[in-house]
Amino acid sequence: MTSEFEFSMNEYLPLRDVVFDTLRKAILKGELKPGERLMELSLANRLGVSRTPIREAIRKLELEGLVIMIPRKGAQVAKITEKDLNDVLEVRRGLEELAIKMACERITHEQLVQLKLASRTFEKSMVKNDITALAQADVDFHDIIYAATANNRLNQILNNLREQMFRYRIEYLKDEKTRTQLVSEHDAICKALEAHDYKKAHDAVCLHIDNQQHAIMLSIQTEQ
Amino acid sequence: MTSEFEFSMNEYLPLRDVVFDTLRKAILKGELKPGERLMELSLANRLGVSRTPIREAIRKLELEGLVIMIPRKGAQVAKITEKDLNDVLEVRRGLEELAIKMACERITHEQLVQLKLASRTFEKSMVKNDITALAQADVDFHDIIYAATANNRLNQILNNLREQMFRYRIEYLKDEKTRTQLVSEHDAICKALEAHDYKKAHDAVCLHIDNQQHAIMLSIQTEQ
DNA sequence: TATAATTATATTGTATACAAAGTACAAAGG
DNA sequence: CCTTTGTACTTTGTATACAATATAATTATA
Repeated sequence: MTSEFEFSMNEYLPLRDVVFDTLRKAILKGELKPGERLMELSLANRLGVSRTPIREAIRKLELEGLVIMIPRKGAQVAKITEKDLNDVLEVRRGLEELAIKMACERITHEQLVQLKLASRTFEKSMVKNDITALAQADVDFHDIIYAATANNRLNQILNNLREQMFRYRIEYLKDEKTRTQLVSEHDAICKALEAHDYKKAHDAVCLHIDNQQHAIMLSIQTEQ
Repeated sequence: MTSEFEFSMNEYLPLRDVVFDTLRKAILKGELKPGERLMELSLANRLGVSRTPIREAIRKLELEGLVIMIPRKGAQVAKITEKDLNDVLEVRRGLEELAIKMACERITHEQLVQLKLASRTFEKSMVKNDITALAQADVDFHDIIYAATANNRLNQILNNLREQMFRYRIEYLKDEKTRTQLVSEHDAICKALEAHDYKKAHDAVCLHIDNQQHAIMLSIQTEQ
């Protein structure tokens, strides 16, 4: 068995991937603001690497749509218009409906246990008033549902769409009223999935998404 | 007005983008086969560029899922398993349902005219027995529907999913029976959209997708 | 002969070099 | 005072160089 080496082998990450993750998170967290220029040399100096891994990371961010490239001018963090966000939310709604339908058919007993656990963790973070933990708990909850679809592609797309909204999701989680509502919505989804009741699960998810969409669009509009 | 210069400015494409498009098409057409290694130096020599643009193109193909990277081992064309293809088809079905719903509400008169034209072009290519033209006509037909959703993100994702299936779509278009069926399915979609009849449009698209899915899965299974 | 160790070769990962284009700013001209 | 043009400086695009690792070939050994 070579398992003791496999770990260290998987441990290895090319610098380009480290840079990619770093820049990605920075954009999603809002540390790199929309419209901000990404200059290769200054990023390279800041992260202590050469331009090569920076450029390769930017290529991936470009394809993901987080970065806009203008040839010979450089890269900048993509600006998200209200229309863009709405487009994402529309697609997300459709895919969440698909996901809950599939999850309803395919969810395992173990996944149901995990889901209830995640729901409880979410509740705890709410009491503690820890926004970061709350956001993570919300992600975890939905990740379990996505995983229950047993469809890798759906997983990948939904995760991506969610991340595209990350900057705005934090905002709406700050609202007290929204949060208590979220807990009951999660509970409703849990119960419907447990009963494999597609109709109820579908309605619960739609309500959940609609509320989120509404809250996010509201927070965007007041922001400006 | 500077329009006469704008053209030549947009004409400029970095080599990385040229390489990206070239490799992408080669993979989708099947010229680069699943599992085939992509060696930087040999590709660079073949395309007459240095390794840099090749590497940057590979980063994008990697994010798109067309290429699998194994650190320090290199890139290879992604193998698509039956499960992978099925996952794509499931998601595509969900999004096509969403798309036809949105298109039904939002399609403009001009787009309807284009759609009928595309449908007729498809029919013509069928008579001529020109498979490549047929595939393109099919793409054009669906592109108009996607555009009618007025949702860029949905457009982007659906286009991507469609391209992921490109290698297999050609196969099923070779079947005579499938093709005549496709024409009538396109017609049904056209008519339903024209009447803004969501129910009919939805059913027509579902049938269309299901038939495609069935044909593709069949052609995969017999292939092996 | 089969297997292990060793060397050579090929390939990727990262850094750097140089060319081309873009940007900013100051001097010249109206 | 504004515009233009020239020049120095940034920044990106591409090629190359060197280092680290993986693959292959070869030799040595059981």
